[in-house]
Amino acid sequence: MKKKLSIVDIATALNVSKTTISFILNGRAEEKRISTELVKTVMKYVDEVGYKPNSLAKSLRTGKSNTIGLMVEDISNPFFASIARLIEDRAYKNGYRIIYCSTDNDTKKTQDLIRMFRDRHVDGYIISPPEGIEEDIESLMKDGLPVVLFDRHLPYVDTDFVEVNNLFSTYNATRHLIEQGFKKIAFVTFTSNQTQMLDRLKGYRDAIEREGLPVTIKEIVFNQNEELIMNPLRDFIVQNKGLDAILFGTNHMGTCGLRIMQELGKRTPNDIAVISFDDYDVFELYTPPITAIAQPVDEIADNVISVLLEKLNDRSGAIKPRSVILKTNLKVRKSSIKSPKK
Amino acid sequence: MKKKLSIVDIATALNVSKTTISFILNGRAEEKRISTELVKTVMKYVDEVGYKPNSLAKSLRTGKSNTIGLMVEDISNPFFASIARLIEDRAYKNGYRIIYCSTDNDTKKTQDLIRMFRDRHVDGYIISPPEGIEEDIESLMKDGLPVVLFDRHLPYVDTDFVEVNNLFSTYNATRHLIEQGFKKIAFVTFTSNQTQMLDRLKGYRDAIEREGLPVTIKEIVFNQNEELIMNPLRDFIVQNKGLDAILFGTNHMGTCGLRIMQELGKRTPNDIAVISFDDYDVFELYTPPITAIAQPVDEIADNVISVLLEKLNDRSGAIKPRSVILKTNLKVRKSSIKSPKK
DNA sequence: ACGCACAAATAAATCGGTTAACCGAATTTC
DNA sequence: GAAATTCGGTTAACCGATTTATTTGTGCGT
Repeated sequence: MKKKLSIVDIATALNVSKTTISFILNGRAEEKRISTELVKTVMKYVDEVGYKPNSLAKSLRTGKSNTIGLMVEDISNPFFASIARLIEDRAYKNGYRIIYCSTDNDTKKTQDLIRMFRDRHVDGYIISPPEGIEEDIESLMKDGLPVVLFDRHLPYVDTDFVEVNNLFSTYNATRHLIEQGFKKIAFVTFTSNQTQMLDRLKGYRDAIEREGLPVTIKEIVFNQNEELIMNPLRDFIVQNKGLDAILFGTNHMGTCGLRIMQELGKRTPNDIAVISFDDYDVFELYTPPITAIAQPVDEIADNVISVLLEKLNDRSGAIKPRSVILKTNLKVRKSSIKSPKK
Repeated sequence: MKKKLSIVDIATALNVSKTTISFILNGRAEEKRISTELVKTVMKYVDEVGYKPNSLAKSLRTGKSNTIGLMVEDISNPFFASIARLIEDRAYKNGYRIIYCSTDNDTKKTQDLIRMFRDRHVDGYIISPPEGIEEDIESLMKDGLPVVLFDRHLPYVDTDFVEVNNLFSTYNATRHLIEQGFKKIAFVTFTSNQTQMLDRLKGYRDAIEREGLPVTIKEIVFNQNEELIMNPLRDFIVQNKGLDAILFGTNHMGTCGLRIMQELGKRTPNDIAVISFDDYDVFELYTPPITAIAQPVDEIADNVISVLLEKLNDRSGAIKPRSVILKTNLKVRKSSIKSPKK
């Protein structure tokens, strides 16, 4: 087990002070008027022996860690997974590493994780925040740490965030269903007070009320155990005889919905039309393909990372928080198109 | 921005040496015979002011970081995402944090990431290794760092790994197709020399040859751009007229396959029967549902983390590397069941 | 020959912890 | 009664970097 070289090893080997080595390695040679000759010698040697500064020591001294903490709701959800992936890529290209974790929308766990991130001196935070985390976020901001929220925001915390126009998205999707001639349209979602979910709910409600149609909402408490989602959902569908169409509030909900429909032998769109928030493979490949409200994951990731980088590069902290609201794309597929025969 | 407290602040506030504080905080009070009284005072104060030791400084001194580096092929792939999620959970419960990243099966990127992990002094490595990474892994091991590979292994590197019985899995799946009466069965996969892919290929080939049926293999070079996967795949399916059934080597390949089938209007199983490696939502919800070789993700994650923890807790490094080979579960669904009418 | 500016490099402090070595008085051990 | 041990801690070195302050040597003008 060869031990790692330290800056002192380099210094003694070259018979130079470690200060000099440090200056050279940090590109401050000119500023510090170190002779070109010496710079060359040092660089050559460092390269030869493959010396890499110990980043822990570096971080300890400088207070920077070149690490970004990424907290998503659930990394195994394809929506979050793909965003995480894109953010990772962009961060990596900019010299930052990612430490990630899933919050499970659990306030306590999230607080715990924030503490751990602080502990690790991460330079910036990217979070899809659960409810009840306001104070913790504010505390981060008060300490001058850059925070970017995404997918949702905290209405009473003035920080940067990136999300989509949820209100219009479900409004628009609901209008689409109405225009297709569906009459009894339900909105099925998870019980949540998160901004994105409230907006999605409101968008649906507004569209329905505008036409004087019956508002039909089913809220299901989130649970890791999928049975506890499927059961109430099944009951709901079975009991609502006149149901025409369902708009699902998230991809997870939509997937469960499809499972139930299949189980009950209900066909879409003839028995019940379906639209789900978030697009992904399942919806595209389903028979018939499922209409979905596609979020621009690339754009979301791009915006999140560029807002964060901007804040990281601005030492003053004087930039005002920005809200980026992106557009979704309603991918109309067969599942929401009324067949003529009815 | 209140500055963080350091151990010195605590020490001076209580008029005690910082060493004492350190001993108490590390549970070595008894061993170091520190009076219960003082311990109480210190603990109370620490709790009151919410002091948290700087883990960077701690790591710098001790060489431990309580962090595990997790490198998966692609975190946006549901198979890897769910394993990552489970590993994260288990690690978290054992006091470890995860730094993760995607290798993209890119040797250079992976080397880079390993370097970064080393830099960060991660305590252990969990890797689904790309090809050509043997030396880097060996170098880690030589330096006494615990490494656990999963999903595949490196035949000439003697380290712990966790994977499934790939050979038998495709053999078994192919047998299933044969028993159903399919005659011209193709195996479609990514070009790769990774052990799991070679085994999957061999399992197929052995089953086919045993029956004297025609071996039909299509290898496609992996590419981020899905068009470059779809195109050769489409050509292959169009050109092989007599094709009865296809066994896809990975979930990604399988998904692309379904897309093509849909595009070409081919129905499964009547036109072409289908089985894919890896199970997930898409296969379960597809019409008709797709037979899949389900990997036991929970078990994989469990084994990976417990093997790693064991190595982390054993200072001697004397434990011999272990190979854990888990069983898959062939979930037989309609897509591979010969309809009687033919 | 004196003082000064500047080039080139270094010593020492620092970040926030851990830990081996030690200290002086009181108490045991043999 | 001398040596060893216990008690309740403290001192100071160290981990591997960065950074501030300081030193040394040289050329130059007068």
